[in-house]
Amino acid sequence: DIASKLNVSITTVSFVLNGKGKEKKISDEVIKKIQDYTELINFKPNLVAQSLRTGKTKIIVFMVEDISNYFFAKLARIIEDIAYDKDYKVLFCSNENNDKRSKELINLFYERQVDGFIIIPSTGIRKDIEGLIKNNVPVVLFDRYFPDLKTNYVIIDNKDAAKNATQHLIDNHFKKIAFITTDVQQTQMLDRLRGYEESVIKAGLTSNVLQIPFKDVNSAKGKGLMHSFISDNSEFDAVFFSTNYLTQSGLEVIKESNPDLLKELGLITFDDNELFRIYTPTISAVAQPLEEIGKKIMHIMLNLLKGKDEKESFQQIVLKAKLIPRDSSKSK
Amino acid sequence: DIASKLNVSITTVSFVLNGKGKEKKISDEVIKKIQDYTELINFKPNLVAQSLRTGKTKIIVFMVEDISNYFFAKLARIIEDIAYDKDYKVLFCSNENNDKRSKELINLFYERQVDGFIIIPSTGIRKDIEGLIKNNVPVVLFDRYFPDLKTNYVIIDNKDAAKNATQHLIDNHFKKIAFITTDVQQTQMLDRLRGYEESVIKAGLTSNVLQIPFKDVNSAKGKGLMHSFISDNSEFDAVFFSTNYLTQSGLEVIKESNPDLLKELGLITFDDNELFRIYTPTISAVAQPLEEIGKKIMHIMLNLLKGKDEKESFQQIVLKAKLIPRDSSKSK
DNA sequence: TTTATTAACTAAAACGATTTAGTAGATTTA
DNA sequence: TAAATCTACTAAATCGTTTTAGTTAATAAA
Repeated sequence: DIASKLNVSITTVSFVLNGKGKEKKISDEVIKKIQDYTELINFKPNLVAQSLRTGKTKIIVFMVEDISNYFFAKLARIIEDIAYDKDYKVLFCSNENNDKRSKELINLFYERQVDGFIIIPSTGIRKDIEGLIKNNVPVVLFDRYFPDLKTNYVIIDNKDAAKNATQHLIDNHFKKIAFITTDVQQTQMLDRLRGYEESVIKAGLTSNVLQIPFKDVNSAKGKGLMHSFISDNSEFDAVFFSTNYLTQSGLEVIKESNPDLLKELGLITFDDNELFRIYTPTISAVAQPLEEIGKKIMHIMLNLLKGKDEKESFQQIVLKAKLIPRDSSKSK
Repeated sequence: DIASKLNVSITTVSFVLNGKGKEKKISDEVIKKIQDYTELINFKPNLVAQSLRTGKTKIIVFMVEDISNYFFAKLARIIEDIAYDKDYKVLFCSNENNDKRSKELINLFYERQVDGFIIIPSTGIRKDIEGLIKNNVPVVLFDRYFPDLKTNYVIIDNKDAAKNATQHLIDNHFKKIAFITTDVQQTQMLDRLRGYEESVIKAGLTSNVLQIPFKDVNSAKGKGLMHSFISDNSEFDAVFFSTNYLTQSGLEVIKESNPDLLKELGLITFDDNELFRIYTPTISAVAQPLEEIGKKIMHIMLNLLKGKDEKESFQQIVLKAKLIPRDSSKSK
């Protein structure tokens, strides 16, 4: 527009700026003139207008339960770096594992024409995910999925991971192992539970499970439940937490009620945290392969964005988690 | 557009959908007709087009050093919640405290017409911030600022906080207190250093400072520096870490080289972490008032967005941090 | 009865790009 | 020498909204 003050048409300027000068047989002098001038005035195209015309925003949404959770934040960072490298920006948002909020967010970003969605789905948004896919919007789920929905997803083998972790405790001669989890009926949690149970039953031990209602997880009520569970069953010699925020409150509860227990108790948690390495005792954890997860997700996403539309074939990646044994799960 | 298939003009539809029906004297039946139809076909306006026309995107950028850092992630979450409440979305990004990346990000989002910027500035982007302000883009800095630049910012009184924390160690009879920090020449770090020094000198103690080059902070090199600093000066009876990622590696170093030291050493860190509460020993921390910071930032930002343009008056908020004394800083 | 006023709309410009379909003149081919 | 092809451009449509400046018909005022 302003650039057409050098007596060329808007069209010509657009061609040159999009590097189509040669292709469209614009003369070298005109190309040079335009390039020099736009550089001179430090011309920045209006990306909103560009998006309107092209339908592309170069934005990917990354929706998780809570962006301030260590696991999600780390992953966000990995995704962000890969995306920026490919000239995509990432919009992070937290859905609180809440259907209403998830739906709102999806709608909102859909209207805003974002190019793709990376989502940890809450239980009730199957329809919405389906809707996106039907509308040809690239979607990659992770951490959990809908077993009966054809989508791309990246998850870890939760059952296997939980099985191994439990087995590890058993190998270290723990006999009464508790499993503390939430009541959410999602694949990742159910699989972890199943893994624990399989190992425990195989070893001829009893299964001891506490399911904390999701809404109470971070409240006093949740801690209370844990407290009574642990003290009512003081014969436990090991605890396996199914997710990082439970570990958080679990450690707190133990610390408050019986600090010495920490030294004796066998302890493993799902999801690693840098601080576990330097905790006393150092805490054993099932570490999800964050880098790998991030890379896989973005690999799929970038392919979808390129429009390699073999729509029939959805990618469903299952990665292995890695048990990191530290002091907390050693035989005492 | 499609909605004009009910024999009304685009204009009319637009008016109705923007709630200006009454104002523009559109008859009730037409209003009803349009509303019913748009609801029926579940019409979603194209927000990109809307943005193009109005120049507003309803997006705020939140740029920090590293979104996966506990402090930033928590704050991000607070900001996100407030923003969504006011119908703004938040774009998070990490600048790695790197000028080049910061500039790229600012440019990119500026072109994308975001409505406002919340920024932790790296040292060399004074000009860019100034540019934004000149162009009437709402900007709020936080955590640090440029002393000679007229901007809105929200920071904490770092000097005061460091002074109190150091004093707290002194009150607990620690005599040789080390201060471990980075070499970045930014207000927040310099102020913390000054606070430490003031307290130490006032008490007639010596100042012992280790400045780790920013680029080595998370590498083996940084840990090596810390290791030699601590073991070469094994007479230290307390350490004050100037920021959370230093604490991270610092604890690791101590744990690796001399685990028993943890019990004897006085220890305070800048920036709290939920896990410190359940660490052994529980770690004393200078906690920044996250909620308050987030609220202040958004208060300023939302006012700027409303266009209450008293351009002359920049808001410069200094909040107090709170020392949370735990076991690690008790007299031994 | 003519002129203002108002109610109930609408045409068309604008936002800032991309892209299709030309066009005018120069060069090549038949 | 006329027709075909190519070079170097450009006009105008388009994306989906918002908004200004009308228009027409009905009602009120003179």
